[in-house]
Amino acid sequence: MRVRRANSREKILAAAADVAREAGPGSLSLEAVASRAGVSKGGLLYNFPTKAKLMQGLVESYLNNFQKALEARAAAAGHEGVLSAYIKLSADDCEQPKPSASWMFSAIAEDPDFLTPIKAFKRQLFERLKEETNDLGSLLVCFLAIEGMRSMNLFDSDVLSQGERELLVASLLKIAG
Amino acid sequence: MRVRRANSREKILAAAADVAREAGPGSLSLEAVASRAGVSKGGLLYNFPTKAKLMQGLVESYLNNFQKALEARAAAAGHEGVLSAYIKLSADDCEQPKPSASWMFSAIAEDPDFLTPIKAFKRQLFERLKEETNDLGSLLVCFLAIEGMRSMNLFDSDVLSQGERELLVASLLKIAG
DNA sequence: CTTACTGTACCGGCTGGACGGTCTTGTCAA
DNA sequence: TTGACAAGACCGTCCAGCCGGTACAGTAAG
Repeated sequence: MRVRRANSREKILAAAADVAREAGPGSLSLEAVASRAGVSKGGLLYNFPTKAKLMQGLVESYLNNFQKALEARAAAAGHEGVLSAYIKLSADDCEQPKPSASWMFSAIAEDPDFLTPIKAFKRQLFERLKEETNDLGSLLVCFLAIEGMRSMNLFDSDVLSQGERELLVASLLKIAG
Repeated sequence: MRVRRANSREKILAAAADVAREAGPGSLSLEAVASRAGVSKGGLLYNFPTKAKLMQGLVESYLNNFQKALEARAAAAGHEGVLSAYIKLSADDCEQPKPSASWMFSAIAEDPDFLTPIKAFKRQLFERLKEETNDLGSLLVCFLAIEGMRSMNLFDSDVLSQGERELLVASLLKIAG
């Protein structure tokens, strides 16, 4: 699959995420994305023949980035375990006040099934973490607390202060051992 | 605010929640809700002059129910503290495989600001819990883990098994003291 | 070199359908 | 009779997807 001229795919995916984040998930129209990406509607539909394909692309790209980031962290401090890497990665991800994944809401509105790969990924991650630990209770608490942190960030819910978030991460790392 | 004939408001709100849950958050149109509620579009728009008002009604009703349920639980076993009540209530809420609050995604798509009252409510609840406890770290872990559980339920993510959920709740109750 | 042809990448006007909201016309209790 | 309330046809808008173009790179025959 050679690429002759420019490839707008990445540009379009980034633009879609930007539009959803800045204009709200309800404003994620093809025209808005195309305009943001500096591409015409026709060009957009050339790269993603359907809106569903665009959503799918967003999910895949999100999952790839996450996987890569997690692997990098786990490799960097390998002896500490994947759970710690996951905690730290999530903590960093949640530093941004505006969630980078608002497009998820658009995807759900379009069709809840778009999130299936994400669910599968999470299940897989959870299984991997289960193999690593011997205290299932602690793992559950940590895993769900991270989930809660990510969810709050996604919903742009600033219930926790900076200090509280740091304390939370510290507590989780302690529980994780 | 007297009601002369039938009270369609409750019926409409329930219908809206049903439609969002069963047909997906993207299918929450006025026509669908009206038809589901056994009411005409005119009747629907008489009760909720605008779609925004309908969303607002959904949020308010959700918050009212939650508040009442929490108060009831807290009163029933008063000495155990509000946090335990919150944990148990959330655990029960998350028993249903299909989330009862899928309409939230529609609300976000419509306008993210619709969730403002929910955020305020959560902040308020968190403050209340802070006053009750002396170990902020444990509270944070519990609070976020519940948030994670609720989020997973909302996204219809069945990562945890029944047994794991029970173990999680037990662990949280232990942490809560 | 030139001409003719092919496939890739992109453009933007158009349309058909869905949806929110309005308006007119009932209907029934008081 | 009146007025709270319901019905559903109708209108304007928005948007996904379609389609007929344009531009350009490569190729290959003459």
